[in-house]
Amino acid sequence: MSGTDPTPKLEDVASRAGVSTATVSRFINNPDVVAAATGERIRAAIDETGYIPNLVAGGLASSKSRLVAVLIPNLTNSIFNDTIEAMVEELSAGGITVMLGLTGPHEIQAEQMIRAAISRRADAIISTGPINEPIKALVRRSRVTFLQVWELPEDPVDIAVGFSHPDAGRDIARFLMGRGYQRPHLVTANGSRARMRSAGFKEEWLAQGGQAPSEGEVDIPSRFGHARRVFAEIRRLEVQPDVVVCGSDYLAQGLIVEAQTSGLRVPDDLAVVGFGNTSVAGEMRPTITTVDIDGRRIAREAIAAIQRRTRELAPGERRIDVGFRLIARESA
Amino acid sequence: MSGTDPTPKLEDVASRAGVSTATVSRFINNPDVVAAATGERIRAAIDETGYIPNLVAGGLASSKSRLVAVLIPNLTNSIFNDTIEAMVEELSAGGITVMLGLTGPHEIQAEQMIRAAISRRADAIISTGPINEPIKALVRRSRVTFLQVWELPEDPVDIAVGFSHPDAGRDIARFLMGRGYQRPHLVTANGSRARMRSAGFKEEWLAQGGQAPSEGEVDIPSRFGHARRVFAEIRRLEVQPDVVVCGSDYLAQGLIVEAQTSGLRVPDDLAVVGFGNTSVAGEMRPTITTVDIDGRRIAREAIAAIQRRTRELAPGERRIDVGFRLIARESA
DNA sequence: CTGAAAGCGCTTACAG
DNA sequence: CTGAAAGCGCTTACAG
Repeated sequence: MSGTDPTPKLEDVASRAGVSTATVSRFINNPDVVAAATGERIRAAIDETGYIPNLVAGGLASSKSRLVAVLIPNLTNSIFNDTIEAMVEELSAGGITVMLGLTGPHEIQAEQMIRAAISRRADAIISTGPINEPIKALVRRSRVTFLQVWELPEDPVDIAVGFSHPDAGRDIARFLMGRGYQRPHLVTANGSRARMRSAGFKEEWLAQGGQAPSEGEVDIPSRFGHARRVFAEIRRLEVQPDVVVCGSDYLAQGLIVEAQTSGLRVPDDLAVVGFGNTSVAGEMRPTITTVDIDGRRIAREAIAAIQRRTRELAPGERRIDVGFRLIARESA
Repeated sequence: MSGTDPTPKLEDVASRAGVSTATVSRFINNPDVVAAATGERIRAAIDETGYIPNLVAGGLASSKSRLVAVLIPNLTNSIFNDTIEAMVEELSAGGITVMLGLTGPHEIQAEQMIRAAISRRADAIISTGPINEPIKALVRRSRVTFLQVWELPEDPVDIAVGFSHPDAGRDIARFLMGRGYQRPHLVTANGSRARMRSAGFKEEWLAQGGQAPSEGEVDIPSRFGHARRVFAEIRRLEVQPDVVVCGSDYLAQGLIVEAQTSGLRVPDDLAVVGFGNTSVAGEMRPTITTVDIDGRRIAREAIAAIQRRTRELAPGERRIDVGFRLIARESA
């Protein structure tokens, strides 16, 4: 191993093992098809040369990239982080490279990121954000496997793995009504999913005979830092709410801090509901009542769907509903 | 544009524009070198065919991947998230694809991720975690540009962009002593950088005539959720500290919540210092005294260093110190 | 179970 | 400013 050796290639391994490059390639990608003794010699040659396969060349030849693009709005304060983390872990464990695209809160960079993924001939694109028409057209034209995750549109561009946001909103409404709350305040982020949840909430709340809730808006994503302004706005309301429904556990946490700082007790003076069941929800004082989304399950279903495509198996459902689960804790 | 067209190739664009593939390639990668009129025809042909370059083929031919691997321990509760977000944004803006590797808290997957990056012939690997000997050897052998970020070892594997953790610890010690605190409690995560900061803190604290601080340990990363146990341990101490020094703003935030829940006032009864100046530090009640690291600057310096390599410019420093800044807020 | 050879879709000296 | 052609490092029918 002299310091100036060029990077070893398949050919170097092959000649060292006394076989053709085809056989080495087979051994690497499909060891069973190679005779055991030959395989041993190849393994030794790989170790001796320190060979690391060139997946760029391999990808070009096989037209399989083993690359999956994951598109997320942002890394900080993101309610998807558990899902993303699970996704990246499971993909990596399967030998798949994850290409990360940050699309910005309103998906500004989404199209550029999708083009980049297509340029690299990604096996699939997993998107956590909403999709507009130009993007749909681009995706369809490229025929890339496209996963919309964390939502469940009527007619997915390709495949969707998620849950019904309106239903989640309705569940929260029923839960709060069941607990006897009467004056909810809805804090809705300016994104389509948050709006769907709020719409579901209101529909159910009114259907159950509740008074119309008061409402506030925040910029997406629903962050801890929004709490000061939101709480100040709530205090100025004519009718003080008895519970605040938030778009994330982070905002809920912030409101708890604000309420307590003002001398209010949570939940007695003001209750708070979060969303996402991020780790902080179970760790805050008081612990936060929230809606749990099984991020690992979303990750697994997404990966299974991708593999059905890659391995040309029978297609599964186009809409995979992983559901959600309301977790009652101390804050409401 | 009939629905069954195969994906257009460079050749399709070339024949449509009446030029060779070489000229189209030049136009795409280096437009200035192509005559304006020819360029116009090529642009039109690209639009008409909906051509998206195949970067896999391009990368193989040019042996430039325009791919950078970013290795981080975890996505949630990560103090690096601002740095990573900045890094991904700036790299993407420069047309570079980011490959994301999750290495786990103790860098368990780091070697596998580095192999994956080398397999894709990444132009550079940016690592936010500590590096062991096998990894050093692997990196050196592959001759990939390797950036260690958020730390500043004496002898970097290749290039380091970060700051001195011992110095940061010393600064915190001086600051707290200046404010008149007398009984600090150090909560150190079981990672090398946290230990360096704590060592720096203790050295300076003792040098300034302080009594030996009490200490606790947490699993890396320093998370919000550690606060309950840490606070309980503090309460059992013979000598109650007057300030707790944490490895992250998240843990500091958790301790504030715990202290307040126990009826202690922060900072009067117990002060708290965080680390990282994540967004929550300025938004918490009370706001958190912490150490700011300029994540964007780290990102910019890292990218500049990569480009010096890629474009074969004169090499810059091997150790780039971006410093840090203690921010005094309400919590200490 | 293995090899010879074509081909994946680009880039880039080289020549003009 | 542009083209013909070799080559990047693999994979994979095809044949044996």
